[in-house]
Amino acid sequence: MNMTKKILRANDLRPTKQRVLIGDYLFDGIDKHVTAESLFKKLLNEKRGVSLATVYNTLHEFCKKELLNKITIDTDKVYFDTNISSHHHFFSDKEKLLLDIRSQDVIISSMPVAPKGKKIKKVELIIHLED
Amino acid sequence: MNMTKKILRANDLRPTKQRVLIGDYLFDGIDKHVTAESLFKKLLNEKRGVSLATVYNTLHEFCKKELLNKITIDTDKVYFDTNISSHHHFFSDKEKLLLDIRSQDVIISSMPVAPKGKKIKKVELIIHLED
DNA sequence: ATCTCAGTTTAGAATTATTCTAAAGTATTG
DNA sequence: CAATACTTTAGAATAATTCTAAACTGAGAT
Ligand SMILES: [Mn+2]
Ligand SMILES: [Mn+2]
Ligand SMILES: [Zn+2]
Ligand SMILES: [Zn+2]
Repeated sequence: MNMTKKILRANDLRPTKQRVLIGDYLFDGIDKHVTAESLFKKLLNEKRGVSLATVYNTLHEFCKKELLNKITIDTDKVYFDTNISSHHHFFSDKEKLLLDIRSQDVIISSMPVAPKGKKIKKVELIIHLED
Repeated sequence: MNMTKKILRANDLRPTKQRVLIGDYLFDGIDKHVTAESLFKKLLNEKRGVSLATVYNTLHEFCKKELLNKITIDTDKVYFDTNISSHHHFFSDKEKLLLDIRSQDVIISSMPVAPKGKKIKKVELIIHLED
């Protein structure tokens, strides 16, 4: 059976045509950073179209199931990362380009304790680049 | 002379009523994280109003002059930080609350080199919180 | 003080990523 | 197949921000 279908079933998501198409692209083993818009455009080329609403729905569902990581780095576009292992990013504000930093290249040797009543959910290091 | 006026003149910004009003609030020595909307509402209480467009204009000008730091942490609101010394943040996604981390509480002991042709402009560490 | 003009403010329109709505379509189960 | 819960979708709505262009104002020159 198609790998994407297995992933979907394992996560209680019905393997619809649209989800399989999106999953086949996102879970092909190649790390990607996509936006709703970039993914939507990519899928327009495919035989079967997927509506923009479905692209948004699916990205959010995949995030909820932790099949993707959401990266909020830019105020007017959300990025979704297919690399769900812990790693950090370079971001070029001018080109709006997001690049992975290999996890061994960053060492955070001291971390603050969370404020009372809160837990640390995620640590996001963003290195903003310029020319 | 009013302190804000001095700051404005030193940065080639005409000390207009609106800028002085905004500056008096932002540069009173108390560290603040504001959004355009929160600042706009705060100023409505004052004797003299400032338009929302001017709030945006002024925040951006102050950023350009490095009197403020822009923090892009949430996709639907930009935060401006009056604490322009190097420091990091906690962010509670649920309450959209931004908290300073004392700079001595984070030690980044290893940093990657910037991609060819790029320089590091800013290092932003965001610790996302949950309950 | 008045003049002049570049710099500034402003209301309202435009933009744009995202979310919402509700109607039509589909996968799954019995 | 039939029933139903889940899913997709077009298009409308939302909301932060930016843009436009007209009115206003601060500051230097006269
Ligand atoms: Mn926007
Ligand atoms: Mn938005
Ligand atoms: Zn990544
Ligand atoms: Zn701060």
